[in-house]
Amino acid sequence: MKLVTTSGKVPANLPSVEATAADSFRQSKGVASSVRSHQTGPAMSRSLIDGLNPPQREAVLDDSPALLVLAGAGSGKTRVITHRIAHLIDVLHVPPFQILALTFTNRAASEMIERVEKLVLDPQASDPSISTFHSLCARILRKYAPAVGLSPSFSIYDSDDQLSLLMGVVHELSSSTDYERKTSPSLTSSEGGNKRAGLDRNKVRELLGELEACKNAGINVQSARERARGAQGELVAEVYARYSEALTQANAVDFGDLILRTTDLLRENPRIQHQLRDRWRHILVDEFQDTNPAQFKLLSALVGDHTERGRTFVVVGDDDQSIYSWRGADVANMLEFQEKFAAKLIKLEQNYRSDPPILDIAAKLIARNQYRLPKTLWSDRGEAAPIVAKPCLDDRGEARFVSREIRRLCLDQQLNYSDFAVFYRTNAQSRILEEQLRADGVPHCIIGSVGFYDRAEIKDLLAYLRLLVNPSDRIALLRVLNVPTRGIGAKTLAELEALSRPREGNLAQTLQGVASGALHLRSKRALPGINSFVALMAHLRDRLDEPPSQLLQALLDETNFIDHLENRQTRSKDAVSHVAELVGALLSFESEPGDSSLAAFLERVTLDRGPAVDDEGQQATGVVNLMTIHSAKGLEFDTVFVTGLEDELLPYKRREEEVDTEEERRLCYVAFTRAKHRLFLSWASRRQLHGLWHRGEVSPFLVGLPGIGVSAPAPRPDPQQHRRPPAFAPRATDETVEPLPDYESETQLRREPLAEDSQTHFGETHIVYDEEEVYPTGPRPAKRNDKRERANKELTPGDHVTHSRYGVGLVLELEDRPEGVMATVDFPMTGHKSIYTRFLRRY
DNA sequence: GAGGGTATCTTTTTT
DNA sequence: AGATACCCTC
Ligand SMILES: Nc1ncnc2c1ncn2[C@@H]1O[C@H](COP(=O)(O)OP(=O)(O)OP(=O)(O)O)[C@@H](O)[C@H]1O
Repeated sequence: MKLVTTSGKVPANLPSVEATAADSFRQSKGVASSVRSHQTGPAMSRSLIDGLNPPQREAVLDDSPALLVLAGAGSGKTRVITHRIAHLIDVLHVPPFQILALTFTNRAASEMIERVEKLVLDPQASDPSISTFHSLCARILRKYAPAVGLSPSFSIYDSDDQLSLLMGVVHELSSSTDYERKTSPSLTSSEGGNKRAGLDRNKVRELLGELEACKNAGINVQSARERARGAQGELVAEVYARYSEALTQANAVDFGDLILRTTDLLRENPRIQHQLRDRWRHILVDEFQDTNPAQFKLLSALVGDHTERGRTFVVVGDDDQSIYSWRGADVANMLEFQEKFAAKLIKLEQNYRSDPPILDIAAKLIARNQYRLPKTLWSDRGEAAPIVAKPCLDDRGEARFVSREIRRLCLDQQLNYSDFAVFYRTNAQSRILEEQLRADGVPHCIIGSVGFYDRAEIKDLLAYLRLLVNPSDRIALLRVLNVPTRGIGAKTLAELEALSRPREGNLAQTLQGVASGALHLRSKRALPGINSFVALMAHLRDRLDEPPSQLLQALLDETNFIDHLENRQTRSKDAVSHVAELVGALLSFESEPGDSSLAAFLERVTLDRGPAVDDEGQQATGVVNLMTIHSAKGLEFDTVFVTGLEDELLPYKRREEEVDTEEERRLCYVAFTRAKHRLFLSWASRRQLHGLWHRGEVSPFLVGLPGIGVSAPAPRPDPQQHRRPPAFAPRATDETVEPLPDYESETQLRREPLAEDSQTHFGETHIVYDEEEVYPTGPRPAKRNDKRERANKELTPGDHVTHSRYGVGLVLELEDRPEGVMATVDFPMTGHKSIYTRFLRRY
C-alpha cells in the first residue's frame, strides 16, 4: 500500500488573505495548473453562455446583490457557480482575487478549481479563492492570529485531541471543590456500580457533543454563559469556558473554533473586517443547505453590507440534499438567507445528470418526505439501462457482486475504473468491499478513509512534529513525552502537573525547569528521561528551517523510533512501513510547489485527510471510488453502487435512538442521484459488524419503488453455472467450523419487497443468485478460538478447565453473552475469575 | 514504570 | 474485528 498525498486535490487555492493583487497571482500548493486556451473575450463568453439553459444563464448573468439558486439534484447548481466565476473573470473583468467560492469538502473544492480553470480563458488570470469553510478560516486566523490571542503556529485539534483536552478540563473541574458536587453526578459514571470511579469517557464525549452543538450554532463562550439555564446549562457553559481557555493555552483551535473565532475576529476588529470585505467582493457558496448557523454568521460578517455597489453574494442549494443536520446544518438558512439579504430566487428544473429511470426512482423516493420546498425536476434523456436491485446473502457476497459487475462493465462497456463509485452508509462497511476489490485486482481508492493518519505510530510522530512547531501544544506533548518510553510514567507526570499549576499549567516550561535544575522532583528516577526529551526538542527546534522530511528523519534517528516499534510486538508489523510512508508523504509534499513548511503539512493533514490510494492506482484507467454517501455529495459518476440498503442500516438506526427518517431518505436520495447512467442497489441478509452477525431486511426505502427490474446475473463464461433458483446449499459438515448463524429461509429472502405495487416489481422477475452466493463463503478457515469455543459449548458448571495463566480451575457458572460464553471459574491460586470460554481448555 | 494479558466497547455521517 | 482501558506481575 502506498500513501499518495493529494497533490492537485487540495483546495489551497487560496493566496494569502491580504488584499494585494500581487500575492493572489502566486499559486498555492496543491493546485494543478490549468491548461487554458487562448481565445478572445467575445468568443468565449458566447460559448460560456451556450452551455447553459435559460434559468442557468439568468443565474450566471444576474447582478442582484443576493441570489439564491434553489434546485434539485443534477440541475447544474455547481455549474452555475463555476460559470459565474468564469463570467466574472472573463467578461466582467473582475480581478480573481476578489472572488471567494466556498464548498464543504476538499474534494468539492478541488473539483471546482478544476472546472473553473477549464472555463476561464484569460491566460493571465490568477486564481480565485476556492476553498472549504475551514481552510479559509485557518488561513485568515493564521494571518491575524495575534488579534485573537493566538500565535500563527497554532495547532488545529481533531476530535481525538479535543477529547483528550476536554478529559483534562473536566477532570480538573470535578476535582476542584466548588464544582465537585455539581459535576460528579453528571460527569462521572455510576452505571451498575461496576465501573471505576473515574471519569467516564462516554460522558465526556457527550459533553463534547454539547460543546460542538454550541459551536455549530455559532454560540461563543460569552453567549453560552449568557444563555445558560439551569444547573446543567451552567455547567456546560463553565466547561465550555474552561475548555476554550485550555485550547488557547495550548495555542490551538478545534474545527468549530475555526469558524467561530474567525467570526469573532471580524466582529471585533472593524479594520480587519473591512480589509477582508474589500478583498472578497463576490462570494459564492455551494451546497448551502448544509451550512450551519455558525457558518451563516461567518458569511454575514464577511459580506457586510451586501447592497454595496459591485458586490454579489450567491448561494446554491437543495433542501432535499440536506444531510448534515447532525452537524448543526439547518435548511432554514436558505429561507433566512432569502429574507435577510432580500435575495432573488432562481429555480432550475432540468436535470442533466441522470438517466430517466434513476431520476424516476429518486423522485419517487424523495416524494415521500413531508418537509420539502416545492421543486420540479425533469430530464429529456433517452433510453437507459435498468436499475439493478440485488439481494445478497451476506456482506461478502455483496462485495463480490460489486467487484464482479465492475470488472464486467469495464470489459463490456469500456468503462474506466474511475467511472465507478461504491457508496455505503458507514465507514465500517468499506472494509469488506476493499478486501474484495483488492483480491480481485480492481484498483480502488477509499475516499475520506480513516486510515493512515489514525494509526498510533503516525499520530505519535505527527504529535512530535506539531510540538516542534507549536511548543505550547499540550496534548501533543502529553502524547509523546513518554514515547518511546523514557521512564516518565503516571507518577512523574502527576508531579510535573503539580509543579506546572502555578505556571499556568505550562508543562513545557516545567520540563525545562526540571532539566535545568531550577525545579526538583521528589524522585530522580525520571530525570534522565526528562533531560533527554528536553534536549531532543531543543535540538530539533534548532533545525526547524530544514525540510520537514529531514526533520522527521532526525527525529526518527534520535529517538531510535524504529527500534522502539520493532521491540513492541503489540504494534502492527506494518508500523515500520507506515513510518516510511510518512517520510514519503513529506517528501512528496515538499516536491509540490508552494508552501512546503512543516506547518503547512500539518495543516493539510488535519484539514484534508487525503485519500489512501491503494495499489499505485492512478493510471490512465483511474480507480474505483469507495466512499460514504455523505462524502459523495456533489459528485457524479457514470455507474453507482449503493450498498447496504438494509433496514436500520440505510435508514440508520442507532440503539435506543429514533431514526430521522426524512434525513436518511434524503441521504438515500443523494446516493441515487449521483449516478449518471447505471445504478446498482444491493443489500445483504446478514452482515458482520463488530465481529457479530446481524440480520438484515431490505431497506423500507426500496419498498414500493417502481421500475426496478431485478436483473439476472451476468452471463458467465461457464454455461453450466447459470440461473439457479434461490436455494441454500447444505452446509459443509466440517467439525471445525462453527455453524453459521441461521439466517432467513429462502422464502423469506425471496419475499417480495414490493407487496403493494404489483405493476412494477421485483416480482415475477426472478431474483437470481449466483452460484457463488448460493454456496456462500464455503467453510471459513477455522479459527483456533472458534474451534475451542465450540468444544467448550458443552462445558457445564463443575467441569475442570485449564487456563494459560491461572492453571487448572473449576467452572462455577456460565453465562451467554453476545461476545461469547463467559465462565466464572474458581482457580485455587487466584480465586474467582470471569473468563470467556474461548480462553479456556477442558481439562 | 514497563509489559503482557484480558475485558470491553466501538462510529453514523465530516471539517 | 480491532483498539483501548484496565489489571496484574515483574
Ligand atoms: N446546461 C447544461 N448543459 C449540459 N450539461 C449540463 C448543463 N447543466 C448542468 N449540466 C451537467 O449536469 C451535471 C450536474 O451538474 P451540477 O453538478 O452542476 O449539478 P448540481 O445541481 O450541482 O448537482 P447536485 O446538487 O446533485 O450536486 C454535470 O455533469 C453538468 O456538467
